[in-house]
Amino acid sequence: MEFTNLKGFKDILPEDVRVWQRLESKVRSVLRSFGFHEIKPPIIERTELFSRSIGLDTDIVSKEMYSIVDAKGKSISLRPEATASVARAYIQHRLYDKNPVQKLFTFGPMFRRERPQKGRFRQFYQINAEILGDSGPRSDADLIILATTILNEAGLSGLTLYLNSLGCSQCRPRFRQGLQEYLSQKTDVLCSDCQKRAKTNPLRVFDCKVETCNEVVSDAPSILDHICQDCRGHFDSLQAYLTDSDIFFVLNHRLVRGLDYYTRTSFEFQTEHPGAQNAVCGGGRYDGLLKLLGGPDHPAIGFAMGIERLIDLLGDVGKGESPAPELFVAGLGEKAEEEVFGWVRDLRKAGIWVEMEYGSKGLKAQMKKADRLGAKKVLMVGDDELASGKGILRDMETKEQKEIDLKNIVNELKKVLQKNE
RNA sequence: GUGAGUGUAGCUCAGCUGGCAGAGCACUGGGUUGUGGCCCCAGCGGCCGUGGGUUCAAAUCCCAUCACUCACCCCA
Repeated sequence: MEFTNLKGFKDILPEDVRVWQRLESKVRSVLRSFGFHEIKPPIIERTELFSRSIGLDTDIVSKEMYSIVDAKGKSISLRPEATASVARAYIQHRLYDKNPVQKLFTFGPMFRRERPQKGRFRQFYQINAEILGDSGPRSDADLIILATTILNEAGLSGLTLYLNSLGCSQCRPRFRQGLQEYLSQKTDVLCSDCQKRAKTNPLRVFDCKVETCNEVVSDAPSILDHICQDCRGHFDSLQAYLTDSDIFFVLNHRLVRGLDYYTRTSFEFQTEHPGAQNAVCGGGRYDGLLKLLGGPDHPAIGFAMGIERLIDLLGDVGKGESPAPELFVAGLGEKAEEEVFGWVRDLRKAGIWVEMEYGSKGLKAQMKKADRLGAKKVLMVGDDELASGKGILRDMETKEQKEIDLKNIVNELKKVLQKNE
């Protein structure tokens, strides 16, 4: 085959699209009830928007972006995530002037050049929800409740919510330095990746799954013991709201996540499914990002949810019946075929799903086609019927057939089909 | 970027101790001249991923290469 999709890029075929749409409409209705508004930023931005917000040392920026240099020498990139674009739009259009707290969501493809595997693609879809302009723990709680509600409505169960606080610009640097000092004593035990991390981004050593690093980390100081009073109070309140809302969570001081802009609250919904990519939804607070991008010093929090992973976990639960036409009109012979074409056209004007055969085929072949499409009824018309002025209407399920007047046939059919509903 | 596995009909796969390219499903036609599903019969459909090597002979053995899948890293 000469042309196939690129590695890591997938065709979403009609059968899958039905599953997607069902999910999407549920998600949208939950978002509506939480008062979130959709925003659709472009999928390409200046590379620097991403590198500055996500962080130069992150995997995403250092090796996973699809970047090109345009004709004028400017570097632009396909978005690897959505938050930076939403933040940019919030700043650029001064959305905070219209309403000090903006609750926005976006739905669309993201691009990361990684080696694909189960649950991981180079183009993948996310639902992103962001609350911009509020700093209190209630917005944290509300956002997490939103994510929980979406996952529940989608039909997912068995996910675990992991929760952590990464501290703020006051307390995090202090902890970071302490951790760095601790790690520097253990350099010889750490894996080569972590030796680098210990210098550039020590918190990410917590992420490492190499066993020796694990042991080092298990004795390392916990960030939750070192956050400042304000961060502590914020985190405690959040936990209280979640508990009060019957949302179960597990504290995980090793939950760091790969984006630099997170502050304070950090969370992730994980599945226990073996092998598969376990993060279905991840997010956190990013109080410093808007200012970093040249905007006002406003706090914000958001999450990203991976659609493919969600659908994969849903399995058959996400599937439904495929839709079927109300009627198939089978014409036999040149004259009847011409008539049928007009009837079908007029019935569709009335919003009725009708199917027909474009070519000239025998009745058997047309019946087979009607059956395959799942048509509920079939109207058969040939020379005899045209002569007598009576068509034959067959109910495909009961096999019952009756004559139907061809004079004013479109109205006759409308009556029959609408009565059926 | 690293490691492992798999490439045979549109799809799912068998064939792999070298010896004529196979099955089921799907598709087309017939059994039924104008009646679908079930059944029966027939047909269509293959550079056995690609290139090289070994051999009288390669889908089968060897080497290379590409593609896909899974896993690691990291993330949704």
